Amino acid sequence: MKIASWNVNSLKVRLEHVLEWLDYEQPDILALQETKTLDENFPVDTINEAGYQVVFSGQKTYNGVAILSKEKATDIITDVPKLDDPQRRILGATINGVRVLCLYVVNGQEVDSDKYAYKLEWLEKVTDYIKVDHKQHQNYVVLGDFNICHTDADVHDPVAWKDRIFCSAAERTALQTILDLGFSDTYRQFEQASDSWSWWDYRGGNYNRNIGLRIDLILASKSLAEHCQRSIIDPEPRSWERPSDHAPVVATFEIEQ
DNA sequence: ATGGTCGGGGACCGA
Repeated sequence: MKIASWNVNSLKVRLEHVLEWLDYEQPDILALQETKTLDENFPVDTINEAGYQVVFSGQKTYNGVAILSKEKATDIITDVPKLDDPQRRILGATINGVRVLCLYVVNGQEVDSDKYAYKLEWLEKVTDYIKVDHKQHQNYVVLGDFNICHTDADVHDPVAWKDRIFCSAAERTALQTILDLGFSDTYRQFEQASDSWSWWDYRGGNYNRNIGLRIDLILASKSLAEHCQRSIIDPEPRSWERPSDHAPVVATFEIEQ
C-alpha cells in the first residue's frame, strides 16, 4: 500500500502536475494540502477519470485539504473537538482499514505572534484527537505539511533558523508529542541522503541550490511502521514548469489490503 | 528571477 502527501499550493494551478504524478507513481492514497479550492469547484470528475475517488474540505483562497484514494473512503471528519476553526486544514478518512489523517498545520508566521499561539493551540487540539482516535484504529497514518522541522537535520541552515518559526522548541515538542503517541516518522526509518528537503523557497533559485526544509511528513503508527518498506521525497515535480514549492512524499507499506 | 488569490491595484499569506 503506497501512501503519499503533497502540498500543491493551489489545485487549480497544479491539477496537471497531480494527474501526471498519479499516472507514474500510482499511490493508493494521496493527501493534498493547500488546495485553495471551494468544495463546489473541486475537480471531482477529472480526479475520478484518473482512477481515484476523492474527499475534500476546502475554502476560498486559503488552506484546503483533500484525500484521493483508489478505494472508498469512509468515516470522514473535517474538524476535531474543541477547535472551532473556519480554516480548512484537517481531513480524516478510513481507507482499506487504514485511518488517514491529512493535516495542513498552521504556519505560525513568527514565534510569539498571535498566529504562533494559534499554531500551538491547533496542534494541541489535533493531538488530543489523534490520541482518542488512535485507540479505535490500530493502522493509523498522520501525514501532510507539518510546517515544523523536527530536528536540525531537517533544516538547510540550522544556525540561521535556530529558535525561529518551524524550529522553535515548542513546535518541536508539539511534533514529538504526536510521535510519542506511538508514531514513527517513516522517512527516518531509512538511511537518507543528507540535505534532503521537501520544500524549497521559490525565491533565490533555492531549488537549484538545494536550499530547503523537510516539513512534509508521513507518520505511521507502530503496527504500520513495522511494515514500512520505503519512505522517500520525490523532488522531480519541483523541477517541472510552474511547480508547487513542495515536493510529494511517499511511503510504501507491505500490508494485507 | 517571489507564487497564488482576488480583482482589477495591491494586500495578504506563505515558510
